[in-house]
Amino acid sequence: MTGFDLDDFLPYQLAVAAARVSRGFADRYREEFGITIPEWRVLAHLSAAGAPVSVREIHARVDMDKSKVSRAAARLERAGLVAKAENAVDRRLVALTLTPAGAALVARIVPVALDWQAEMTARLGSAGDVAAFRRVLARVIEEA
Amino acid sequence: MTGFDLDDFLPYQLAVAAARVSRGFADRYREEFGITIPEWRVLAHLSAAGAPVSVREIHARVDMDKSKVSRAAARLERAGLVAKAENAVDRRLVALTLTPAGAALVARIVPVALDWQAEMTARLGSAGDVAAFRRVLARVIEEA
DNA sequence: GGATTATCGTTGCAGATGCAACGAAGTCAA
DNA sequence: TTGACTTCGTTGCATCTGCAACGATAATCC
Repeated sequence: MTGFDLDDFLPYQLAVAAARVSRGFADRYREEFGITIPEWRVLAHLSAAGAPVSVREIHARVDMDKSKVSRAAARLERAGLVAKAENAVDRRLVALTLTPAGAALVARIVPVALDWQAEMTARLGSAGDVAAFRRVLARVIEEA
Repeated sequence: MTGFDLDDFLPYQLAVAAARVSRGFADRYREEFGITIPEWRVLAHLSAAGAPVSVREIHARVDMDKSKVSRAAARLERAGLVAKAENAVDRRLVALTLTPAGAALVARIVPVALDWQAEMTARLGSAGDVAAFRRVLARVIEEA
């Protein structure tokens, strides 16, 4: 009637695609590793940083509200995967690090995540299309 | 350290991109038209259908939980944008239709949405890349 | 026809989320 | 040093969300 089809509308497509993928991932992370996606983001960033990291830094780096980071970190600490210390130089800051258990968990998750990604991209189309997809996706993140 | 970078991880990229785009859209819809994204989805589908539609159908067609559809429809009815009637054949079903005010609102929103989409895709890369992007995105939605 | 089973839309509830406000700590200027 | 201002992380609060349960209606089977 109006000539408008939600299925061809980019924000809708993006939201649906992200929701489906996130759901699949969240289910797997929960069943297999007992963590949520926000927790996974914190773990991943802690692992990549390799050094103590503040809540603020994760918040800025990983697209999560600082309260979300704070709560995820609290859960991870309770689970013994992350250690919270005080930054000696600036006592407002928290110094988050992976515990050995946390590092071990990340080591278990990473290959699973990479496999999942590889298998997924293989199903999505030609290598060229997937490369273009990722280029544009990165652009969306920059520009939006 | 682990060689794992969240920024290159597809589910993360998708989630971030969708969140940013949705946020921008939600702000604009709220300020300019006074509706939320779930409400917009219901309106758009009602407009495309052109005939009375059940909650069940929107739920199946538009990737929303049926409770979400139900609540969005209730708000839209309160706002006078949607009419709820009983399906005469199957009295379990609700028959949702746009009121004239609802149709008028959709007519105002659609050009804005299409403009937004056009402007956005123009900024995202070459026409070829964008086409590939949308191909792959559609594939993600099918497969995931 | 009557009983069982399935489907529809709504609602209660528990959990997650974003925002704002707060106390604690730091910075800076006079 | 003191006082105003900023930044950090946590928490209270209102809202949104998904799931399960429910009453109402319909379909199916005997």
